[in-house]
Amino acid sequence: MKTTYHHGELRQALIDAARHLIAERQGNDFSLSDACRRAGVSTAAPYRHFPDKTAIINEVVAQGFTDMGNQFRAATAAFPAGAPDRIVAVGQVYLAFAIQEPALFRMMFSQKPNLSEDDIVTAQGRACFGYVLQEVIDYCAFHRVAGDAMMIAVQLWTLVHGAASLTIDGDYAKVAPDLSVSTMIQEGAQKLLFLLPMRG
Amino acid sequence: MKTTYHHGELRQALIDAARHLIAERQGNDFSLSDACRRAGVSTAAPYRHFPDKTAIINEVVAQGFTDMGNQFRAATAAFPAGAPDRIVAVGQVYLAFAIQEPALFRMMFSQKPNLSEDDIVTAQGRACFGYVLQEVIDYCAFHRVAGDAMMIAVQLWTLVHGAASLTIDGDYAKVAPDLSVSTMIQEGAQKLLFLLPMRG
DNA sequence: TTGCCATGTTAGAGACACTAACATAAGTTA
DNA sequence: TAACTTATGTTAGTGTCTCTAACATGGCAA
Repeated sequence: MKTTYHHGELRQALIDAARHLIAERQGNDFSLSDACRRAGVSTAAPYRHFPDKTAIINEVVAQGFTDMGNQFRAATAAFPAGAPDRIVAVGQVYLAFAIQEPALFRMMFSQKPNLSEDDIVTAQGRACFGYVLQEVIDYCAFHRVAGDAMMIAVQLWTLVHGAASLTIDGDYAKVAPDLSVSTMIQEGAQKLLFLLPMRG
Repeated sequence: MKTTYHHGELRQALIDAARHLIAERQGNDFSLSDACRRAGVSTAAPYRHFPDKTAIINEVVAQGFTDMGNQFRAATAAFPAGAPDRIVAVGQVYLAFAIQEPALFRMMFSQKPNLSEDDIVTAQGRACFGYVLQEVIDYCAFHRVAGDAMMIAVQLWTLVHGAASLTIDGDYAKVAPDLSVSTMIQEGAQKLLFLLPMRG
């Protein structure tokens, strides 16, 4: 129904187009004009719905965090509270998300200064980490693991985030092309969770 | 000597200006026009020395890897081969480098597709990781640590890289503002190196 | 029906990367 | 020294981008 003067769903259409273009153009910044072409409107139309391009990116990023959180929930649902499989599942989702939508993943974390001021984005990001933290707290409680759960959660997040970044940016490929990233994470996480004894 | 028609040192002057602007403008892409203004030449002048803007970025990134490698060497020089302090020092340099020049750090690892095809950049990056790997190999040999040195090296790199990224992008600040990043890394690295016994 | 206002449009400003054509300076050779 | 060549600068201009201003359209309410 493009015959009408008014689009009707332009706001969401632009967000969708932006997300599509972000995925398509990888790291290279997408162009708002392209999104307009995709949505079939003029390049001035977005400014009736968003103050500027950054606001659209914020929407896409916030939606990304929502999706990631939902995937966390879906992936952990099968396991009982406190099970180590839940933590593994969260890590796998994190990595898979980065691989599937690398450019979006980068935008979600590698924020420009202006982006970080968006309250919704911040809240969504916090919620995601809160989910990880709760899993680790549960795990530590059930298994009487020594150490600060918060500290362990941050370490796991850091390891998985580093792995996701280095994977999608092709840095492992340059330096250790035969590396199995998921094995590396798995083994590293076990050590961070005190699951491997000191063997040295 | 700006009175002459020919600049004389324009190539290096542009690289320096680019590095300065990358640092100044943080994540936001710097403008080649700005670099020209800084160097006191017209916007067409760079194209006598570089095919395009990406080529200048490549030079800056390669120089960044060289600097990082030199800092590795300087920071480890005080400790004997195989000492754990050497590994700690490398990690500290990595993190400090990211904090000091966050935008450059991002460009060094978070490469655009075209960037990764530059042979010099790839070689410099490989050399940097090679340095880390050698330290871990030495350490494992001296301390008879169980496990694949390559795997441990990758895990340490991943942890420190994740910490550097999450620090400079302000993600820790949003979620765990009181976190001491260096303590977190230190403790995590000990676990990855089998230096902490299983306590659970 | 009439008027309002949300949401489109076209036209254009100002910035950017990059190109084409021209200008100058600095060697190089006769 | 004079003339030719080449390296390295210039100005002018193209096409693209974000965003703004002024105008157009059409749905909705009084």
